[in-house]
Formats: sequence, C-alpha cells, structure tokens
Amino acid sequence: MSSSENRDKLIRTASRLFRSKGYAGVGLKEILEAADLPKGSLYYHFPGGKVELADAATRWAGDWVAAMLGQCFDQAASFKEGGVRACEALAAAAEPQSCVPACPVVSILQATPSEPALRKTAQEIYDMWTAGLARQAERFGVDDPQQAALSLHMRLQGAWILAYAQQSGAAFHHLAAELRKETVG
Amino acid sequence: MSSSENRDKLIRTASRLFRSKGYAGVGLKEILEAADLPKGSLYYHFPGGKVELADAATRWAGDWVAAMLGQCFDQAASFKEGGVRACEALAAAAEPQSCVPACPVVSILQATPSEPALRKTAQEIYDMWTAGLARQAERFGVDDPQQAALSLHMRLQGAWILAYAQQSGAAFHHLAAELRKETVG
Amino acid sequence: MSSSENRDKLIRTASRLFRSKGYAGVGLKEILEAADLPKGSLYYHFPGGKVELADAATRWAGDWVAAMLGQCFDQAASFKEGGVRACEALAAAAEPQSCVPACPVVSILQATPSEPALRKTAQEIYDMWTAGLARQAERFGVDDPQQAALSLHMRLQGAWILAYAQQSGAAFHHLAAELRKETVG
Amino acid sequence: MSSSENRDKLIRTASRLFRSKGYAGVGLKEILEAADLPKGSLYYHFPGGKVELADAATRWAGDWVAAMLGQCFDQAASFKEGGVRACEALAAAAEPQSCVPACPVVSILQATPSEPALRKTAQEIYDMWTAGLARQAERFGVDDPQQAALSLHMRLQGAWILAYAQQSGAAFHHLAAELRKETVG
DNA sequence: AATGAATGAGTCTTCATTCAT
DNA sequence: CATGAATGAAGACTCATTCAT
Repeated sequence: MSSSENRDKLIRTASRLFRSKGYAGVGLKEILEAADLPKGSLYYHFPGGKVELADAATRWAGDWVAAMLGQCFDQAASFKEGGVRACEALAAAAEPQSCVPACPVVSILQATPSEPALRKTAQEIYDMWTAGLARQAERFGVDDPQQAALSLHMRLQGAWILAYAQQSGAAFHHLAAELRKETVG
Repeated sequence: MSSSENRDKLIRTASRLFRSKGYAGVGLKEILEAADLPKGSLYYHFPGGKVELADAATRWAGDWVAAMLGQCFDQAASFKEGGVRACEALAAAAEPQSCVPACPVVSILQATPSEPALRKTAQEIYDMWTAGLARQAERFGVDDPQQAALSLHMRLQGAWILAYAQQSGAAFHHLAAELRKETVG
Repeated sequence: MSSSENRDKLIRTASRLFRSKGYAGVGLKEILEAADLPKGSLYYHFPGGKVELADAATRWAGDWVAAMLGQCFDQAASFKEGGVRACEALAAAAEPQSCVPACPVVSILQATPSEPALRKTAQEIYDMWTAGLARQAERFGVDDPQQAALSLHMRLQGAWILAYAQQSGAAFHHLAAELRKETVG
Repeated sequence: MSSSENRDKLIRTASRLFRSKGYAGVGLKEILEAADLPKGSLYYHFPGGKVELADAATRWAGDWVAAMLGQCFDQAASFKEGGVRACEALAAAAEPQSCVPACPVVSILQATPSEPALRKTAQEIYDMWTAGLARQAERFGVDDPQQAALSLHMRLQGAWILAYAQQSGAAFHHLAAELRKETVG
C-alpha cells in the first residue's frame, strides 16, 4: 500500500510533467524530485524504466479523460450537450493550473520513433476515447455514431492543441459555443 | 550560396526531424548527420544554437503550410471547398513518407517550458494560419469569418494529431468527407 | 569509504592540476583520467561540477598550507624563525616534483570573473593564512602582529610567484636568507 | 599604419583580458569583439595565433611596468623612496578600474604547461624587472644591489597577488607604509 | 521491499584554427 | 592587405540505467 501509494504518486507526477514538457524533455531525476521520492525507487516500481513509467502515466491520464468524458455525457440530455460539457470540463481542468498541459497522449506520441512500444499505447487510448464517444452517440440515437464520435474527438483534439499553445482554456470555450450553435440533437 | 544552401538544408532536415521526434528528442548530432554537414557548421549558420535552428525550422515549415493553405483556397470555389482541398493536401503530404510528421508547431510547443523564446514563435504561426483562413473566409463572404477560420483551424489540428498517431492520412480524408456533407455557411 | 576515497582522490588530483595549469586550463576529462576514475563519477561526488570541485580542491590545499605554516611556527623559537622554516618547507614541497606548482589560490583567482563563487573562497583562504600568522606573531610577542603577519604573507606570496615562474625553490631559499639577516622585530 | 594601429589595439585588449581572466579563460572571439576588430584579422597580425598574441601582449605590458618602475626611481631620492613610489603607482593603476588586473605575467605563467614557448617570455620579463631594480639599487649605492632588487621584486609581486585577490589597491599601500618604516637609505 | 552509490554514453556548446578570396 | 566562411576537437554537463545491499 505504501508501495502502491508511491507508485501512484510517481504516475501522477510523471503524467503532469510529461504533459507539460514532453517525454524527452523530462528527466527521471526531475520526476523523482517533484514526487519527493528516493532516487532508487523508480526502477523498483517500474522495472522497465522511463518507458514503462510513461506508459503507465499515459494510460492513467487516458483513463481519467475517458472517465471525465463519460461523466459529461451521463449528465447530458443530448450528444451535443455532452460535447459542450466536455469542452467546459477540459477548460476547467486547464484553467486553475499555472501551466496548461497538453493532451497526455501527445507528449508520448513524439517519443514513438525512439520508443516504439509507446505507439500502441497512444493508439489504444485514442481508440478508447473514440469508442466511448461512439457509445454515447449510439445511446442518444445519433445517426452514424462512429462518425459523430470521430468528428467530436478530432475537434476536441484541435481545441486542446490551441489551448496548449495559448496556455488558456479559451479554445475549449470557443468550441463549446460552436457546438451549441449547431443544429441536430 | 553554398552558405545559404547548407543553411537551408539544415532547416529542412531539422524541421523534418523535429516534427517526427520532437524538439528534445532530436540531437544536433543527428541533424548534422542527416543533413550530411560537418559538425562545426551548425553554430556558424545558427549562432543561437538549437533554439535558433528550431525557430527557423518551425517558421519555415509554418510558412510552407500557410502557402499550401493559400493555394488550396485560391483554387477553390467556396470556403468549404478550400477546407476540403486543405485536408486532401495535408493527407497527400503525409502519405508518401515513411514517417507521417506532426504539425511542425506541436514539437516546439513542448519545448516551450525550457525554451520560452519558442512560445512566441508557435503562437505567431498559429495566428498566421488562422488569419490566413479568416481572409479566405472573408473573400468568400462567409458569415463571421473569424469564427469560421478558427473552427476550421481547430479541426485541421485535430485531424493532424490523429493522423500523426495513426501514421496515416485517414483522419484528413475523414475530415474532408465531413466538411463536404455540411451545409454551406 | 570507497566513496570518500574517490572523492579525496579527485580533490587531490584536481588541486595538483589546477595549481599547475590554472582553472580554465584543466579539463574535467584530464582530471578524471589523471585520477583514474570513471567519467560519470565526478558529478556524483560534486553535483556542482567544476566549480564545486575547484572550491573543494582549493580549500583542501589551503588547509594543507595553513597546517604546514602552523607546524613551522610551532617548532620555531621566534616569529622570524617560523618564517624561515615556512620558506624551507615551501621550497621542499616544490622541489621533488617535476612541475613546481603555484600557490593553490592563484589559479582559481583567475577564474573569478566567470565564476564569482570562487572569489569568496580565495579571500577566505588568504584571510585564514594571514590570521594564522597573526596568531603566531602574537604568541611570540611581536609588535603589531597583524602587520607582521600581512608582511610575511606578502613576501611568501611573492616568493611563490617567482618560484613558480622559475620552476625552482630558489626564491624561497632567497627569502629565507633575507629573513635570517633581519633584526628581530 | 592602420595595420599597426589595429595590431596595437589587439595587444592592449588582449593584455587587459588575459590579466583579468587568465590565458585559458579568454577566447579569441572575446578579444576580437572587445577590440571591435573583424574576425579574420587576428591571424593576419599574429600568424602564430593565440600564443603569439599572448606573447606580444605580455611583453608589451611587461615593458610598460618596467618603464613605470624606471620613472618611479628616476624621481626618487633613494632606493627606498623608489620602492614606495612604485607601490603608489601600482595602486593608482589598480584603483580606477572596475576589475583590478593581476600582474600581466601571472596569467601566462599558468598557460606554460600547455604552451612552453611562453615560459621563456615570462622569465625574461621577470628578469628584466629585477635587473632594472638592481640598476637603480646600484645607482643609489645600496649594498648588494642584486639582493635588494630581488627582495623588492618579491614584495611587489606578493602585494600584487593580494591586491588582485582583494580587488583593491590596499595591499600596495600597506607595502608602501612598511617600506617607509624600514631603516637603511 | 527498497534504495543510494556509481557510471558511460549522450547532450549542447565553445574553441582555436584554416582557407579561399 | 585583410577578412568572413567554415570546421573538427574539446569543453562542461545531464541522462537513463545498473547493482550491491
């Protein structure tokens, strides 16, 4: 449990740093110092080293996003409203922090050429998000749920990139406003 | 002339590698070897080192994208058609290569926390793209050209991320199909 | 223990090299090779890098000189005799070696403009030497011990510079002879 | 003439920088920038590169010091007074500047192990200074002029080191006061 | 179950120098 | 007579990883 606790702290800290500065831009030393954990402890929890930690951190963040999307749609009366709520939730998640982090998958995507193992992770997480949105679209009776899910996913990704570039949640609010104006239920 | 030639080769090579592997993921040695240039030549062409090279490479790629977007819309009969052509152009640019590169700005965005000078570069390029799209929207008489431009920009960014993750131009083709279906604004 | 051993070896080797060739004239690689230690070990023992190593090496040599001066005066019957013994001890320390080293503080003094942290170190060591000589002067009942200490310190420094330039202990022997001739203060 | 002018400027600038930061601590680029001369001009004036420049700069500064010593003694009524005047002149030379420079020979002494050619230069300059002082001692009828000259040279060197360490002319003033108190003409 | 000591390959950068003009 | 372009070696430093305990 103390074991599990430190492991979790490592995952959360690594996720935050990777999202802010990229996989190659963060050193293990920096992660351990930020997590206030002893130097030798990383390879105990993650024998696979940096790659295994990045994999775990990305999956953890990916699950968190998926859960957040699920909640948004569960509280919504329509697929459209679910999208709006998702924008607002992502904007809210971005705003309180000093450094607006990128989509957790983006940072490890760029590490893929040197660490091929991470590519599968990234794709699985994106597929999971799209699949989750598709289930919601289906639940709300949207025509072509797969295409609606992919479309919304893409727009959220685009907003996320701009929010990261601008270090502001404005892009998410803009997307929310846009979604509200669109016809269709 | 050889001077300018080698400088350009450095920019092109760096742009390609940064887009594929991220700013921190590419070493200067790797860039010089890929460009087949001697070790000492980098700091002659770019006294500011890696940051100055990344800045130049990103601006060069940013200009290339802006020009490409301009061509797509110049050949189009409507703003919607311009967007479709842009998707197809980006998909075409992605496909022939062995490694589908990310948006050139994304890689340097993640280097921003350690290299603050690059943040302005990234934002200027994104602003330039949005402004270019807004001019086109205005030319075609779209209602609220600024919002149409930002919306399209976001969707292209989202498609680009997915294309990079999947290492395929499929996401761009998907966005093109989606745009085609939409009623004209 | 192996830890402390290697750290000490690094300090002794660095001190010898800095004294011979100056702070900027000695590379870390050269120090590690001379100490027969692996490349990565320096930053383990001295996280502050070259400056921290130079600081430690200079303080170590400074303490060694202070101790040597103390011994010379402890064995002497007068302040004057202490000065003579100090000259002889410094000459003896210079002669057996192939390269007569400079005063350990001089080398880091020249690094001070780029490494301001070393200035305090140099001044502290010089102050310590002067203070030690002043205590001895007081013990022997010399009039104005502070001035006698400073005067002797200056003359030892001057002899040290000339000994370093000539790569010979002759200057120290010369100063010893001069001190012997002087009337007691 | 413009040639000679630039050559002189190079010498003066190099001398100042070497004295402040040591031979190995100053780069050619820094010297050229400080002298506001074009990059390629150094090897035209000094085909032997950094070593030849250092040699010329040190000899130039060495001549300047010798001339200054000569003036001090020419204006003095006794050898002792000449020494006092020399202290005051060196203190005056140190004080107006932001960085009190070391004896010009010290910096190149530390480069001697890697650049053996400079050793002879250093020794020649020191010998010249001692010989000049010995001539003055002889002129004033001092007993054992050679020994008096060497003694004063050593004390000036010692004061110079302390002045450099303290970045103040105080050590020279202290030596002047000490010389004044001493008996003998 | 957990960790601090230790390391060599790698990082970006600066250096003194040469050469064609 | 003078110089800017160009470069390979070396600089200090950081990295992810291993291992004995």
